[in-house]
Amino acid sequence: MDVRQRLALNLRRLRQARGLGQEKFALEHGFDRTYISGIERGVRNPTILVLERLAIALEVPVEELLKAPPERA
Amino acid sequence: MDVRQRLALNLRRLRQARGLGQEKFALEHGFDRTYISGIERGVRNPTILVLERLAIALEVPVEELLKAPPERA
DNA sequence: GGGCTGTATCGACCACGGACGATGAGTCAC
DNA sequence: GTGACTCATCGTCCGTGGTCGATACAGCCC
Repeated sequence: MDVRQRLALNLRRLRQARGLGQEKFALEHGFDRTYISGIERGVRNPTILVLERLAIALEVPVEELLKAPPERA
Repeated sequence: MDVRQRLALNLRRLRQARGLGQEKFALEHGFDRTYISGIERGVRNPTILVLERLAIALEVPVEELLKAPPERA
């Protein structure tokens, strides 16, 4: 599984765990909704500065976003 | 310290630990020498796919590149 | 039915990521 | 001195990252 897939799953999991939809999450943290959608589909290739902004938004360390996500079907 | 600085220090440390110069490292792993130089100076903002390629080149997990580097003066 | 929320997906735009060449400075050994 | 090696830095170029608007399609509730 490549980095984008891991980021996709982690972002979706952590965002949903905070009870936020893509649009609300994007709006609150200064991203574009279509961009968040693209990341969660694994089709986007964000830079590490975006990665850091995501980590701050989710209040997790940056590494957390890149780890192999917990086994979930 | 922002992500780029942490990446810069980790890349330089790990690359040197492998006894490689910037140019040799770049050449062997399909990067441009000036690009590696830019990353190690913290002025570049690579994408996560590049991050993954760097991790593979250095044979470390991706998270390793983003961690706060060991205290070194 | 019509309204909402959440997501996916498209086209277009501009700024920047990433590759390349050339130059220069520093340290070595000769 | 000249050479070899390592690194920093510049300018240029193309592709894509990142933003925006619009559309579409579910599910749910009125």
